[in-house]
Amino acid sequence: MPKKKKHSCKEQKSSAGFRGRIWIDGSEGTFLGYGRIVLLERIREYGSITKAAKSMEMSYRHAWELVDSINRQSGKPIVEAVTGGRGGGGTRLTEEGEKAIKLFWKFHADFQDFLKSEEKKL
Amino acid sequence: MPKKKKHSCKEQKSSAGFRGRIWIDGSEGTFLGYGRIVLLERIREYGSITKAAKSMEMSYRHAWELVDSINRQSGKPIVEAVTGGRGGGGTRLTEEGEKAIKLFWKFHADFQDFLKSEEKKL
DNA sequence: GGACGTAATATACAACAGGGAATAACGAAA
DNA sequence: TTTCGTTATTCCCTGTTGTATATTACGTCC
Repeated sequence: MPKKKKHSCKEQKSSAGFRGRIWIDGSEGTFLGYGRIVLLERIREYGSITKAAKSMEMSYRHAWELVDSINRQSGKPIVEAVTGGRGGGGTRLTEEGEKAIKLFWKFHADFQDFLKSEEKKL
Repeated sequence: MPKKKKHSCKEQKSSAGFRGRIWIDGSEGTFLGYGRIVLLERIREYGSITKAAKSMEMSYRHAWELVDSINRQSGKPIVEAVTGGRGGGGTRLTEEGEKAIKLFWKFHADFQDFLKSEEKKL
Protein backbone atom coordinates (compact mmCIF):
# COMPACT_ATOMS: atom_id res chain seq x y z
CA MET A 1 0.00 0.00 0.00
CA PRO A 2 1.80 3.10 -1.25
CA LYS A 3 1.53 6.27 0.74
CA LYS A 4 -0.44 8.86 -1.11
CA LYS A 5 -0.06 12.57 -0.86
CA LYS A 6 -1.48 13.84 2.37
CA HIS A 7 -4.36 16.20 2.06
CA SER A 8 -3.40 19.80 2.69
CA CYS A 9 -5.27 23.05 2.55
CA LYS A 10 -3.24 24.02 -0.48
CA GLU A 11 -5.38 21.74 -2.55
CA GLN A 12 -8.20 24.15 -1.87
CA LYS A 13 -6.14 27.14 -2.83
CA SER A 14 -6.70 28.95 -6.05
CA SER A 15 -3.83 30.50 -7.94
CA ALA A 16 -4.47 34.09 -6.86
CA GLY A 17 -5.67 35.61 -3.62
CA PHE A 18 -9.19 34.29 -3.33
CA ARG A 19 -9.55 31.09 -1.38
CA GLY A 20 -12.29 29.20 0.37
CA ARG A 21 -13.60 25.99 1.77
CA ILE A 22 -16.97 24.39 1.51
CA TRP A 23 -18.88 21.81 3.50
CA ILE A 24 -22.21 20.14 3.43
CA ASP A 25 -23.84 20.43 6.82
CA GLY A 26 -25.74 17.82 8.78
CA SER A 27 -27.47 17.68 12.12
CA GLU A 28 -24.19 17.59 14.06
CA GLY A 29 -22.34 20.23 12.07
CA THR A 30 -20.08 19.08 9.28
CA PHE A 31 -21.48 16.21 7.29
CA LEU A 32 -19.18 16.18 4.26
CA GLY A 33 -16.08 18.23 3.61
CA TYR A 34 -13.07 17.85 1.39
CA GLY A 35 -11.13 15.63 3.80
CA ARG A 36 -14.10 13.38 4.48
CA ILE A 37 -14.71 12.92 0.78
CA VAL A 38 -11.10 11.94 0.17
CA LEU A 39 -11.39 9.47 3.02
CA LEU A 40 -14.51 7.94 1.50
CA GLU A 41 -12.75 7.58 -1.83
CA ARG A 42 -9.81 5.87 -0.20
CA ILE A 43 -12.18 3.51 1.58
CA ARG A 44 -13.72 2.68 -1.79
CA GLU A 45 -10.26 2.10 -3.20
CA TYR A 46 -8.88 -0.08 -0.39
CA GLY A 47 -12.04 -1.59 1.08
CA SER A 48 -10.66 -0.94 4.54
CA ILE A 49 -10.74 1.95 6.99
CA THR A 50 -7.33 0.90 8.29
CA LYS A 51 -5.67 1.04 4.88
CA ALA A 52 -7.51 4.20 3.88
CA ALA A 53 -6.36 5.97 7.03
CA LYS A 54 -2.77 4.86 6.56
CA SER A 55 -2.75 6.04 2.96
CA MET A 56 -3.72 9.50 4.18
CA GLU A 57 -1.36 9.44 7.18
CA MET A 58 -4.39 9.71 9.38
CA SER A 59 -4.85 7.75 12.59
CA TYR A 60 -7.37 4.93 12.44
CA ARG A 61 -9.23 6.44 15.35
CA HIS A 62 -9.72 9.75 13.58
CA ALA A 63 -10.79 8.04 10.38
CA TRP A 64 -13.26 5.87 12.22
CA GLU A 65 -14.75 8.88 14.01
CA LEU A 66 -15.24 10.64 10.70
CA VAL A 67 -16.90 7.61 9.15
CA ASP A 68 -19.10 7.23 12.21
CA SER A 69 -20.08 10.89 12.07
CA ILE A 70 -20.94 10.58 8.40
CA ASN A 71 -23.09 7.54 8.93
CA ARG A 72 -24.86 8.98 11.96
CA GLN A 73 -25.87 12.08 10.02
CA SER A 74 -27.03 10.32 6.92
CA GLY A 75 -30.48 8.88 6.63
CA LYS A 76 -29.19 5.85 4.77
CA PRO A 77 -25.75 4.43 5.57
CA ILE A 78 -22.86 5.80 3.51
CA VAL A 79 -20.38 3.07 4.35
CA GLU A 80 -21.00 -0.45 5.53
CA ALA A 81 -18.52 -2.32 7.67
CA VAL A 82 -18.08 -6.07 7.78
CA THR A 83 -16.26 -7.40 10.81
CA GLY A 84 -14.62 -10.78 10.90
CA GLY A 85 -14.41 -13.21 8.04
CA ARG A 86 -11.66 -13.75 5.49
CA GLY A 87 -9.13 -10.94 5.76
CA GLY A 88 -10.74 -9.73 8.96
CA GLY A 89 -13.57 -7.96 7.28
CA GLY A 90 -13.61 -4.57 5.64
CA THR A 91 -15.62 -1.55 4.74
CA ARG A 92 -17.35 -0.65 1.53
CA LEU A 93 -19.21 2.32 0.12
CA THR A 94 -22.94 2.10 -0.40
CA GLU A 95 -24.75 3.44 -3.42
CA GLU A 96 -25.83 6.32 -1.19
CA GLY A 97 -22.15 7.01 -0.55
CA GLU A 98 -21.42 7.20 -4.24
CA LYS A 99 -24.22 9.69 -4.68
CA ALA A 100 -22.93 11.81 -1.80
CA ILE A 101 -19.45 11.92 -3.30
CA LYS A 102 -20.84 12.95 -6.66
CA LEU A 103 -22.92 15.68 -5.04
CA PHE A 104 -19.95 17.09 -3.17
CA TRP A 105 -17.65 17.15 -6.19
CA LYS A 106 -20.30 18.98 -8.19
CA PHE A 107 -20.57 21.55 -5.41
CA HIS A 108 -16.78 21.73 -5.27
CA ALA A 109 -16.40 22.24 -9.01
CA ASP A 110 -19.03 24.98 -9.02
CA PHE A 111 -17.16 26.64 -6.21
CA GLN A 112 -13.87 26.56 -8.08
CA ASP A 113 -15.61 28.23 -10.98
CA PHE A 114 -16.97 30.82 -8.60
CA LEU A 115 -13.48 31.59 -7.28
CA LYS A 116 -12.16 31.97 -10.79
CA SER A 117 -14.95 34.33 -11.75
CA GLU A 118 -14.32 36.42 -8.63
CA GLU A 119 -10.68 36.80 -9.48
CA LYS A 120 -11.52 37.89 -12.98
CA LYS A 121 -13.52 40.75 -11.50
CA LEU A 122 -10.39 42.25 -9.95
CA MET B 1 -18.23 49.59 26.02
CA PRO B 2 -21.03 47.06 25.57
CA LYS B 3 -20.13 43.51 24.73
CA LYS B 4 -21.14 42.63 21.24
CA LYS B 5 -22.11 39.26 19.96
CA LYS B 6 -19.13 37.03 19.57
CA HIS B 7 -18.36 35.88 16.11
CA SER B 8 -19.26 32.28 15.51
CA CYS B 9 -19.23 29.98 12.53
CA LYS B 10 -22.98 30.05 12.47
CA GLU B 11 -22.83 33.48 10.95
CA GLN B 12 -21.35 31.80 7.92
CA LYS B 13 -24.01 29.16 7.81
CA SER B 14 -26.67 29.21 5.19
CA SER B 15 -30.16 28.00 5.92
CA ALA B 16 -29.84 24.62 4.24
CA GLY B 17 -27.01 22.16 3.94
CA PHE B 18 -24.46 24.06 1.89
CA ARG B 19 -21.95 25.99 3.89
CA GLY B 20 -18.55 27.51 3.33
CA ARG B 21 -15.91 29.97 4.32
CA ILE B 22 -13.79 32.29 2.28
CA TRP B 23 -10.52 34.07 2.78
CA ILE B 24 -8.24 36.35 0.87
CA ASP B 25 -4.74 34.97 0.87
CA GLY B 26 -1.46 36.77 1.37
CA SER B 27 2.18 35.77 1.44
CA GLU B 28 1.88 34.12 4.86
CA GLY B 29 -1.42 32.33 4.32
CA THR B 30 -4.58 34.03 5.46
CA PHE B 31 -4.60 37.75 4.83
CA LEU B 32 -8.27 38.59 5.39
CA GLY B 33 -11.07 36.38 6.64
CA TYR B 34 -14.42 36.96 8.27
CA GLY B 35 -13.04 37.26 11.79
CA ARG B 36 -10.25 39.60 10.75
CA ILE B 37 -12.69 41.84 8.95
CA VAL B 38 -14.96 42.06 11.98
CA LEU B 39 -11.90 42.93 14.06
CA LEU B 40 -10.94 45.71 11.68
CA GLU B 41 -14.44 47.12 11.83
CA ARG B 42 -14.39 47.07 15.62
CA ILE B 43 -11.04 48.86 15.57
CA ARG B 44 -12.57 51.49 13.31
CA GLU B 45 -15.49 51.81 15.73
CA TYR B 46 -13.50 52.01 18.95
CA GLY B 47 -10.16 53.40 17.80
CA SER B 48 -8.40 50.87 19.99
CA ILE B 49 -7.22 47.30 19.65
CA THR B 50 -7.86 46.74 23.34
CA LYS B 51 -11.50 47.80 23.17
CA ALA B 52 -12.07 46.04 19.86
CA ALA B 53 -10.71 42.78 21.26
CA LYS B 54 -12.83 43.04 24.40
CA SER B 55 -15.96 43.70 22.37
CA MET B 56 -15.35 40.43 20.54
CA GLU B 57 -14.35 38.51 23.67
CA MET B 58 -10.97 37.99 22.06
CA SER B 59 -7.70 38.28 23.91
CA TYR B 60 -5.64 41.38 23.19
CA ARG B 61 -2.74 39.17 22.33
CA HIS B 62 -4.69 37.35 19.65
CA ALA B 63 -6.12 40.56 18.24
CA TRP B 64 -2.69 42.15 18.09
CA GLU B 65 -1.26 39.13 16.27
CA LEU B 66 -4.02 39.31 13.69
CA VAL B 67 -3.50 43.02 13.14
CA ASP B 68 0.24 42.48 12.86
CA SER B 69 -0.28 39.67 10.35
CA ILE B 70 -2.58 41.87 8.29
CA ASN B 71 -0.15 44.75 8.20
CA ARG B 72 2.83 42.56 7.40
CA GLN B 73 1.07 41.08 4.37
CA SER B 74 -0.25 44.31 2.98
CA GLY B 75 1.84 46.53 0.79
CA LYS B 76 0.45 49.63 2.42
CA PRO B 77 -0.50 49.60 6.13
CA ILE B 78 -4.09 48.67 6.90
CA VAL B 79 -4.12 49.97 10.46
CA GLU B 80 -1.91 52.58 12.07
CA ALA B 81 -1.14 52.53 15.78
CA VAL B 82 -0.26 55.53 17.91
CA THR B 83 1.44 54.72 21.19
CA GLY B 84 1.52 57.06 24.16
CA GLY B 85 -0.19 60.40 24.43
CA ARG B 86 -3.43 61.37 26.11
CA GLY B 87 -5.54 58.27 26.54
CA GLY B 88 -2.52 56.09 25.89
CA GLY B 89 -2.74 56.21 22.13
CA GLY B 90 -4.93 54.18 19.84
CA THR B 91 -5.28 52.52 16.48
CA ARG B 92 -7.07 53.69 13.39
CA LEU B 93 -7.91 52.29 9.97
CA THR B 94 -6.13 53.65 6.93
CA GLU B 95 -7.84 54.37 3.63
CA GLU B 96 -6.25 51.16 2.38
CA GLY B 97 -7.97 49.37 5.24
CA GLU B 98 -11.35 50.71 4.20
CA LYS B 99 -10.76 49.49 0.67
CA ALA B 100 -9.78 46.04 1.92
CA ILE B 101 -12.95 45.77 3.99
CA LYS B 102 -15.10 46.75 1.02
CA LEU B 103 -13.35 44.23 -1.17
CA PHE B 104 -13.92 41.42 1.30
CA TRP B 105 -17.59 42.19 1.84
CA LYS B 106 -18.15 42.19 -1.89
CA PHE B 107 -16.48 38.80 -2.13
CA HIS B 108 -18.54 37.61 0.83
CA ALA B 109 -21.83 38.81 -0.65
CA ASP B 110 -21.07 37.13 -3.96
CA PHE B 111 -20.32 33.94 -2.08
CA GLN B 112 -23.62 34.05 -0.22
CA ASP B 113 -25.36 34.38 -3.56
CA PHE B 114 -23.37 31.43 -4.82
CA LEU B 115 -24.49 29.29 -1.87
CA LYS B 116 -28.10 30.23 -2.46
CA SER B 117 -27.89 29.35 -6.13
CA GLU B 118 -26.31 25.99 -5.30
CA GLU B 119 -29.12 25.14 -2.95
CA LYS B 120 -31.67 26.02 -5.56
CA LYS B 121 -30.11 23.42 -7.84
CA LEU B 122 -31.06 20.63 -5.45
C1' DG C 1 -10.25 -25.31 16.92
C1' DG C 2 -6.54 -22.01 15.64
C1' DA C 3 -4.89 -18.26 12.67
C1' DC C 4 -5.59 -14.08 10.52
C1' DG C 5 -6.61 -9.20 9.70
C1' DT C 6 -10.02 -6.08 10.32
C1' DA C 7 -13.59 -3.32 13.07
C1' DA C 8 -14.53 -1.26 17.37
C1' DT C 9 -13.27 0.78 21.72
C1' DA C 10 -10.67 2.60 25.74
C1' DT C 11 -6.71 4.79 27.75
C1' DA C 12 -2.66 7.44 27.94
C1' DC C 13 0.33 10.73 25.70
C1' DA C 14 1.99 14.81 22.72
C1' DA C 15 1.51 19.05 20.26
C1' DC C 16 -0.30 23.27 19.63
C1' DA C 17 -3.34 27.22 19.60
C1' DG C 18 -5.06 30.49 22.31
C1' DG C 19 -6.05 32.78 27.00
C1' DG C 20 -4.54 35.28 31.03
C1' DA C 21 -1.55 37.87 33.49
C1' DA C 22 2.45 40.57 34.05
C1' DT C 23 5.61 44.15 32.42
C1' DA C 24 7.91 47.76 29.85
C1' DA C 25 7.55 51.63 26.56
C1' DC C 26 5.30 55.52 25.17
C1' DG C 27 3.94 60.49 25.04
C1' DA C 28 0.44 64.11 25.66
C1' DA C 29 -2.04 66.44 29.29
C1' DA C 30 -2.53 68.08 33.85
C1' DT D 1 7.00 65.44 36.90
C1' DT D 2 3.26 62.60 37.62
C1' DT D 3 -0.69 60.40 35.68
C1' DC D 4 -3.06 57.70 32.44
C1' DG D 5 -4.60 54.16 29.08
C1' DT D 6 -2.91 52.14 25.24
C1' DT D 7 0.53 49.55 22.38
C1' DA D 8 3.91 46.02 22.39
C1' DT D 9 6.04 41.88 24.34
C1' DT D 10 6.97 37.95 27.25
C1' DC D 11 5.93 33.87 30.05
C1' DC D 12 3.02 30.36 31.87
C1' DC D 13 -1.11 27.66 31.94
C1' DT D 14 -4.97 25.21 30.06
C1' DG D 15 -8.18 23.05 26.94
C1' DT D 16 -8.58 20.86 22.75
C1' DT D 17 -7.37 17.94 19.12
C1' DG D 18 -5.32 14.22 17.23
C1' DT D 19 -1.73 10.38 17.80
C1' DA D 20 -0.08 6.13 19.60
C1' DT D 21 -0.88 2.03 21.83
C1' DA D 22 -3.34 -1.75 23.62
C1' DT D 23 -7.28 -4.70 23.90
C1' DT D 24 -11.48 -7.00 22.61
C1' DA D 25 -14.82 -8.79 19.18
C1' DC D 26 -15.66 -10.86 15.06
C1' DG D 27 -16.23 -14.49 11.44
C1' DT D 28 -14.24 -17.00 7.52
C1' DC D 29 -10.77 -20.14 5.98
C1' DC D 30 -7.32 -23.56 6.79
